[in-house]
Amino acid sequence: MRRPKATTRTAPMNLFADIHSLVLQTLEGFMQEGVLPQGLSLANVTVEPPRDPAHGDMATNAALVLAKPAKIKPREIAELLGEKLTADPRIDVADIAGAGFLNLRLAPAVWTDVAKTVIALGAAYGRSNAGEGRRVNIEYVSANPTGPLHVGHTRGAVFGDALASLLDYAGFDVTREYYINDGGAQVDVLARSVYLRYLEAHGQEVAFEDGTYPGDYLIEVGEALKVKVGDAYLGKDEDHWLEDIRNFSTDAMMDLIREDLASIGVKMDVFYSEKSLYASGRIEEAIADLESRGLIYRGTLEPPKGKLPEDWEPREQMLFKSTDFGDDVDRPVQKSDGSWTYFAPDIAYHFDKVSRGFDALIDVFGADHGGYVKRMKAAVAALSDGKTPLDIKLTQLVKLFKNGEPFKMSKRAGTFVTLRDVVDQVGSDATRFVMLTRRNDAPLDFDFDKVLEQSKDNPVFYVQYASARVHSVLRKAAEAEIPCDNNALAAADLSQNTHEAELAVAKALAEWPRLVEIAARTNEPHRIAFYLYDLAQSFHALWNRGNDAPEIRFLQEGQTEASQGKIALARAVSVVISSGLGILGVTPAEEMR
RNA sequence: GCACCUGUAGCUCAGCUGGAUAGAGCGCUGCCCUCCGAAGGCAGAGGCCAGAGGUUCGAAUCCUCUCAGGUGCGCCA
Repeated sequence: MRRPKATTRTAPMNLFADIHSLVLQTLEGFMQEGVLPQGLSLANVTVEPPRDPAHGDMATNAALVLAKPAKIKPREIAELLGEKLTADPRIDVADIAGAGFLNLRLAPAVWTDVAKTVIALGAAYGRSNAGEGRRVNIEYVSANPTGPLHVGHTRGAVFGDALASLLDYAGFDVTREYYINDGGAQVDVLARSVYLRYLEAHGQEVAFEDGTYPGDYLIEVGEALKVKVGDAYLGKDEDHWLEDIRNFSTDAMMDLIREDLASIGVKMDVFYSEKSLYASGRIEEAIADLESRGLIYRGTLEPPKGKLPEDWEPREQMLFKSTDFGDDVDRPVQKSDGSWTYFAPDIAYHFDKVSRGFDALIDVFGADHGGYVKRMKAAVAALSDGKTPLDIKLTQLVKLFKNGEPFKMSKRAGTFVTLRDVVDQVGSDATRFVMLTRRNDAPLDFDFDKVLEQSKDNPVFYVQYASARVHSVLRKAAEAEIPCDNNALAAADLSQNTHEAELAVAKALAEWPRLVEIAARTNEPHRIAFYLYDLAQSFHALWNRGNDAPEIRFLQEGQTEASQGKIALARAVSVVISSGLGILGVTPAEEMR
């Protein structure tokens, strides 16, 4: 993804981008004036919050980056730059530190005005056009249509959905897509399992052998089938019913899955059927495309080293030359009997996505599919001439706990924990938030009890509580007849919000647009969750300080205007929390119960 | 055997296209609150960023190797 062009910004929205832009303009001016040599690359010049707030509000590495190519001592550049920058009304002080860092201290009004901007822009504050309307397809969940979604799918669903919202917020045109694996042997197994349930519905005794799905969720499907076809399939062999029952049960499973997804607030734009690829000739088309590029050949693969499967024997297959694109070995697209491998429809599906004109593709897989990353990237690189980037995000395992004890589930007994189990117990909001408080590629501990705990230990509660506190202030302000609509607050005088704790909140608010861009650039929605926790922390700290320092309380008794200035800051916090939670798919709380 | 992911405080984890003295929560220690805007607050201790080399003004971050854990490795999807 390209970096947003800070210089094209007009509204005073992303403070860091604004100052970054100011620094770049100043440096370009130096180049024109001959103070610096022409043609220096400014690409690595950054403006960031320093790790230690004592160093100032923002720091730029410009002098360090440019010293070598310009052949000028870093401190010399820093001095010139600092001098020029302090001429800007927004910048109070520029200090040179260390080897040549330039620490900037901004005028207090710049900070206190942030809340004003937030309120004026409302939900638009932090929205970015970094994506420039580029079309991104994000495929996630894509669970086999053979049963309800389980916890692992839940993480993928929540992650993919939040990522989609994040990219939308960052100015991409996002399509949310689910790939239905309805073309393979597993849906035949499903059909046979449903047939058994159908026999059961007719009062027959049946045995679920290995290789069938014994889950109870198929009972009603069998009964529904009985209602639909009566006794038409009784005593008939597979040829008579397999296709019909396969379609019937896949539809039933997809209905189930859609309901599961809805229960956690996930709504797909497109459900794409694997089976349709077979019917439409899309597979042949995709393979022919690769063939025309000289990437398909017949050959025999070496056996995997180290661990030789017992029944290994060399076989000639149709192979895709994925090693040309960084894969470890070439991959078979046809089995030795000439039928397609699972990889072939996958290629065709991605071929289809590329030909639908997306500018970028994202796949969200479970970590157990990590082995397919290289071949999928190879296929997309080949099919798109390297023009369509494919990012594959893997979501790691979810480990369940109850009261701090591992919550065991037995796959053998068929009692896996479903998405519904989780949502019924803790609700959609808590599930989503907790699952997003970890990087996607790190394993996640999910404790049913801690998720619902009402304390500071629980980030869900902590963020929601901040939001609730703001609304509590607004309710009390209404009782005191202080005008608190957005117009009144945006017009309020915020210049008195200069207490350390107030400035800390304002600075946290100022970071929001920058954080959105970083999160979108890296495809990492968890950054939003961590940010919201930090923002809530600064807000709670301010609230707590109000205990000892009545002058920074949000409601100043008998002083309407002073109160409005304080309330504006609080209101801005809730605006950003709402935006952030909106990306995560969590409803902000107006009160705690 | 090979590939991918992970390794940061006692525990669970953040850490920005490489930036300054590496952060948070829990736990621990001490103080405060128990009339209040307190389903608590403030402060403190705690680190060889798995290890070893390299790149550079500068590395938890990039490269190479080693170690440990996880995942996967043709005729399953």
